[in-house]
Amino acid sequence: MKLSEAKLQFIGSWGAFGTHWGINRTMAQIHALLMVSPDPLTQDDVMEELNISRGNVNMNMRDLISWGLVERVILSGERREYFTAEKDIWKVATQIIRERKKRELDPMMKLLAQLENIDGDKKDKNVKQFTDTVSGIRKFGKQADQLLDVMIKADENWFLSNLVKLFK
Amino acid sequence: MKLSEAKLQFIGSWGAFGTHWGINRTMAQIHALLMVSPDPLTQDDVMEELNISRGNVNMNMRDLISWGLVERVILSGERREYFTAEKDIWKVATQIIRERKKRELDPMMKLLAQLENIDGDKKDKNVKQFTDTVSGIRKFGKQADQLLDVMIKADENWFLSNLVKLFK
DNA sequence: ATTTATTTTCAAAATATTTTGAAAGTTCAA
DNA sequence: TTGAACTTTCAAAATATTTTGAAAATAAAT
Repeated sequence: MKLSEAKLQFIGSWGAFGTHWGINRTMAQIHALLMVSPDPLTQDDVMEELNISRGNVNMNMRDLISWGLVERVILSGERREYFTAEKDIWKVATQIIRERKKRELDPMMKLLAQLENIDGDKKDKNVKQFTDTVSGIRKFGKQADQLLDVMIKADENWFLSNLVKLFK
Repeated sequence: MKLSEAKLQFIGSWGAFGTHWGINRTMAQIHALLMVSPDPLTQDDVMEELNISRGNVNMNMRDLISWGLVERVILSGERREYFTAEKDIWKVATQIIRERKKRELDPMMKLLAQLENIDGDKKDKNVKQFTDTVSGIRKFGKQADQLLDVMIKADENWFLSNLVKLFK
């Protein structure tokens, strides 16, 4: 397979993959393109490679930056801004975990904490099922939270070698 | 807080949460409602509680069933079908992992395997960056795959107690 | 067999999200 | 300053997704 063809396939399916993860297609495609590009790209490069408008590139690039997955780069002597993506997939993954934890898990846990104490007869099966469900999710969420914290702080080798030891 | 109010909040935020995970809002809301309902519900019950149409309930319920999160229940002597959700959150989580792995991770890994061998000079930095990125993702994906397999097969206590040992 | 209760389907309508592109904003060199 | 190069914004248009509801299908009761 030729590079150009492989690249297209990679970008396309990374984009499709992204939609399953709450990331929009274009954002994931830009990310994919930057990950396989050895050198930083300009907005115009991205526009041309992906056939999308300037505004679209600009907005999604900004999102990628806010996710900590892409950085602006100033090449000396160049007027234009360049963009580059983190290429170490472990760092990419931990960064995504970090952000999603902050944006989704933490707020959900906070809400659940409030929902655990409700008025009413603890013997009423409706009340009981509700509190059981909420506290079950909270307990699970706390464990997940801890595991994710460890992952975020760990470095890849330490983490994986420990897992292998544990699960073999 | 009253049960009815807490229930509404829970359903609402579980729905919002779902959208971040590639699940549509209504599907997540129906799931939430069934998780906090001690007894099975009919489609009409769900229509009424969530104020959504019959078709909508029917389609999303079918999706939930295909995800293995909801089951049809026949109550003896009753004509109508009832629906009930798995309430053990560990089972819910492993079931979701199982399905997402099958629907998303496995196909992605399959594609990446095909993209790893591309024609062209291995010394070309474009070629090199592409293959490095793809193989990095594959390696990471394989590890994730193994971890998820262990989780799916493990029971909660075994898994969590091992993790605690490992990370404390 | 016919009626009645219930479930399923799916085209059209409603809603939500994404994308465009041109205008406004910014930065920097001359 | 001025103006050219470049970036950002955002309302409107395009697309995609979700929801509705009534008709068709199915299943059970009479």
